[in-house]
Amino acid sequence: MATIYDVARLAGVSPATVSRVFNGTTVTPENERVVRDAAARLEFVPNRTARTLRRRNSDIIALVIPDIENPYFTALARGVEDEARAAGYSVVLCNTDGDVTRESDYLEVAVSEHMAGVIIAAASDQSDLSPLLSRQKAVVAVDRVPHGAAIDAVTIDNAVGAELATRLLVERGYERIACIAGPDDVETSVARISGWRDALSRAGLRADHDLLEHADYRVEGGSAAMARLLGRTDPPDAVFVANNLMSVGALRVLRDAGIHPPEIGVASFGALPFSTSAPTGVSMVSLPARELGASAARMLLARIRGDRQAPRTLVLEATAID
Amino acid sequence: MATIYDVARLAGVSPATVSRVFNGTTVTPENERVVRDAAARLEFVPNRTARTLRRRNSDIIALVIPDIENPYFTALARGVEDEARAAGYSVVLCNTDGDVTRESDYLEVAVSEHMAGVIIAAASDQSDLSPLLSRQKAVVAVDRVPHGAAIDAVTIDNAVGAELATRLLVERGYERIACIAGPDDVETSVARISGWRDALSRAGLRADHDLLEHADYRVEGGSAAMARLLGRTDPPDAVFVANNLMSVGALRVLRDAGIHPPEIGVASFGALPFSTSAPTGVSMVSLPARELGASAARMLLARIRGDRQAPRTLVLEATAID
DNA sequence: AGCGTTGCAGAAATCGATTTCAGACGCAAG
DNA sequence: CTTGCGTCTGAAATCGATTTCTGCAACGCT
Repeated sequence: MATIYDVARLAGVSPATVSRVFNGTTVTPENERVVRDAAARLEFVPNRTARTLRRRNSDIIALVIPDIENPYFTALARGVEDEARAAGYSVVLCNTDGDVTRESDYLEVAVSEHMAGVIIAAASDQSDLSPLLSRQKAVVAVDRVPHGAAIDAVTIDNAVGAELATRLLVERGYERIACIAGPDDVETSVARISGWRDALSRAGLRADHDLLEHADYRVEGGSAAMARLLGRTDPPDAVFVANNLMSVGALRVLRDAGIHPPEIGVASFGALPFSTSAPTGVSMVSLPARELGASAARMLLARIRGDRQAPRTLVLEATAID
Repeated sequence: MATIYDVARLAGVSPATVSRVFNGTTVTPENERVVRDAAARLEFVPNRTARTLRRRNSDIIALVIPDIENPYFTALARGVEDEARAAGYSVVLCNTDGDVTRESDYLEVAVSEHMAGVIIAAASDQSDLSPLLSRQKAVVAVDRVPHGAAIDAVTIDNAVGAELATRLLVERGYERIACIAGPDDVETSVARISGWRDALSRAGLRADHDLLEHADYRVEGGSAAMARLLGRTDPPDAVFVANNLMSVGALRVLRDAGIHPPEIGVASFGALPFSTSAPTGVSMVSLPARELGASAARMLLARIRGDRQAPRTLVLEATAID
């Protein structure tokens, strides 16, 4: 692999001049030509490792997400990518699988590779961002903000969205509306539960203790929770499911049990991914995943460019799909 | 950020000794203790950039895929991750969006960051892997092999899988079986078309010219192609759709047209993602995406460890789902 | 006692770029 | 003709780790 020294020798100039050519500093047109010719002839590609070591920062942004198989996060990733690439940064995705250990491994990589910044959808409330913060790395939390972290964030109004979804069920006349929620150590899950509670109490309905099921934001978790609800002596007549994948699981269980949607009410927080058959009777609130990613990327880029404002939080709204 | 020199000074040893402690070379127990104490007190994290520069390789593997929103690729990514992480490597995902320019940007990053290796599902047949090959970087192609590349590969037997899927339709008695294929500059697409042709000719059926539609392996492409087929004066009575996302699109168009599956035969190459309602009459062949990724990772790891065999290709089979 | 191992530690070179600093040169003004 | 300023260049220091090479000390063996 050709280095800047090889190019310099072939071009008959010093390595400094070669560096300057590739960094836009002033160089004689003649020298510029000679250097570019030499570089082309040697198929020279600058060594980013050396550059990063010297400059103490790279032009790579890490996007850390908890579940790469969730279309919500992949849509979010597209949003991040579009903005970041337009600004000349490369984005690499790191999948933590909801595991705090994996997550901190990736954060350490981001720090020790001197990446330009990190956008993170935290694995849990307990996620520890201190390795980033103590080194003043640019960070933006997206979708979820770890407990007590004073950083830029872009989130969804979970309580309002959940209330909206639940209200859709109320309006259709359902009265015993259950909730399949996420893990209880995840901030978003707590907010969605309270949205569900609010909708019920405003409608004068009871949020019975046994109407709440916790699961893991995954398909299988949704299935299991739905099965438990159906197994109750007094099953619900409708269910608010707090994320898209669990809705898929719940609907599968209902299908297998021969119960089809208008018969039981189903509302999903987040649109069903890749749905092909009209899920009649399934209400949905749709989340601006891509916009979430794009906004986060814009905030991060501002920080990278030196923005020193106090941390801001941007809250986007979920919207009902009819 | 503390460096090895800071640690050395605090511990009263030379930087070389500190380095040795973190690299398992022999050091006095006493020195080891002193160094670890100092490192802990300073929250020392080794600078990977410097290490990579010196060692000329890192322990990061790049996985380059064309469409992060396709569940097939995300499942594949999980397979790669599981194997790679077990071997102590970190995996970063790069999404090319099927764009050869983006792809080569990412390949250049992989090279100039001295990553340990690259697993790539090429954006097209024309993808140029020479930046990797000319620098002897470990590479494994997965799902698709760019034209003429003599490298390790893990693929699916596309022709056999397509034939299998089409045969499922033949067995159900359909006779005018159309094909919604992928882009014609993608190797996998060509093979799937020929599988479709084979199945038809073995069944004594005609593969009429106007039964073949090309699309882009995306949901919208599938919709458009299905719409075109329905618009024909002599529409097909069944359709073989050459990838999962296009199947979703095709099924949506059918649903909107009020035509439900057993009425028209539908076979999908690749299981429908997140399907919730029994797609009655939809035949599917399922692809071992995760296994594909895992195998690719194993081959790559072998190369990274110095395996010098001639390039091998591993072909996995698609299986019918009933 | 003398000699060859062996084990460990430190000095210094190295990886490949960027950047500071100082010098060379050209040109205009005095 | 000299001074002064601005532009461009190259030498050398630098980023932070790894690794080679050398030296020293301890130990075993004949």
